[in-house]
Amino acid sequence: MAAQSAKSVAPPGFKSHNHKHCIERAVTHAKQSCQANGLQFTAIRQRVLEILLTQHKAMGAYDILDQLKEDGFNSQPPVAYRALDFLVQHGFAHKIERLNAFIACHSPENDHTPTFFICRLCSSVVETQPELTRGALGKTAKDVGFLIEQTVVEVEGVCPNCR
Amino acid sequence: MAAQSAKSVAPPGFKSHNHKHCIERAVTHAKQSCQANGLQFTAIRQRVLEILLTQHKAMGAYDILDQLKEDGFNSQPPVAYRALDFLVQHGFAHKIERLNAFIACHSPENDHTPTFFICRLCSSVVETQPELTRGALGKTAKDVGFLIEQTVVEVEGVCPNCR
DNA sequence: TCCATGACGCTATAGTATTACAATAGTGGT
DNA sequence: ACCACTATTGTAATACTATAGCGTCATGGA
Ligand SMILES: [Zn+2]
Ligand SMILES: [Zn+2]
Ligand SMILES: [Zn+2]
Ligand SMILES: [Zn+2]
Repeated sequence: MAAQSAKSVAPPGFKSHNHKHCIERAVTHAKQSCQANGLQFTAIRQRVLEILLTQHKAMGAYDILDQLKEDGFNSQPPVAYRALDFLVQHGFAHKIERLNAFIACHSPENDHTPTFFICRLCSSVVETQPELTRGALGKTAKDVGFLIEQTVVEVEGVCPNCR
Repeated sequence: MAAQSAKSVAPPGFKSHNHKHCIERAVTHAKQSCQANGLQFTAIRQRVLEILLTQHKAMGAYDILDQLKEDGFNSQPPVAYRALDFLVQHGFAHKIERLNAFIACHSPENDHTPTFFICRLCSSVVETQPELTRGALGKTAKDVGFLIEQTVVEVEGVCPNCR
């Protein structure tokens, strides 16, 4: 049993919050966004997003696969990877390269270039949008004539809760 | 056979340069640095660094392994990974997370937090040290109380030579 | 109806990385 | 020179991450 509290899951800014809202908000947004853009928010894709949303941590594709299996879904690798590709492609999730893992986007409403803060101890991941990235890196890029298409910015360390 | 020109290999700043100097400089530095710090710059480690230095591109561990095999070295995965771990650990090389690949450090003399510019078309990789990283990210980190230990900053796009 | 597209089921395989343990080589103190 | 200690290497096995390929089905437009 062990009914799980709906509150207190740490991040957004490493602060406790009502996480149920997080989930509902993200799922609702994804649904509407897909509708508006003629994309198919299928059962598998929704379930994968929900799985990602259960925690503010990055999950490996095979963790997701395990969860899908428990939920009675098909569970060959392509199932997870295809759904993840879709979610990442359309901005509902991100890949954390450092961890070879995936995380739900924390503010999918905005077009953004995310920066991730990863806690080495509790594995929580916080997504931020410091306009620094486009600003600071943009300047360097302009100097050498580099055309930026995508950035990976991942900071590893210790979060405030673990210090 | 096939004497290869010592010049013109693109990067440092995506500019043509005498690449032979690149290699010699890096190897010499690594040797001296290890000597000074009581580290063993063994044959395998040197060879792996040299292999990485042949191009300003990131190489996969198994590419390196193939090269080692041709050179008559042992070629099981741990051979490459151990050498790479050593080189990365001591700042002679870096891992490009986005590519699951490794590249020789371009300025191992300085203590640094590198940023990589990766060209999608020619695969060349340029390492820069914009103090932006520590500056911009540092500010965000301070705001939320995050202790930065390591950063991954990788920019993907099109380099000036490919535009 | 015919066709093109996109999603999914399923199998196999490719690519990346680590564990584990034995053997060997380098280091420093006696 | 000898020993004890540590670091490095040899080797096999395995774990983890990701993609290719192809057949099926549903949808939607020509
Ligand atoms: Zn939440
Ligand atoms: Zn996001
Ligand atoms: Zn060079
Ligand atoms: Zn470097």
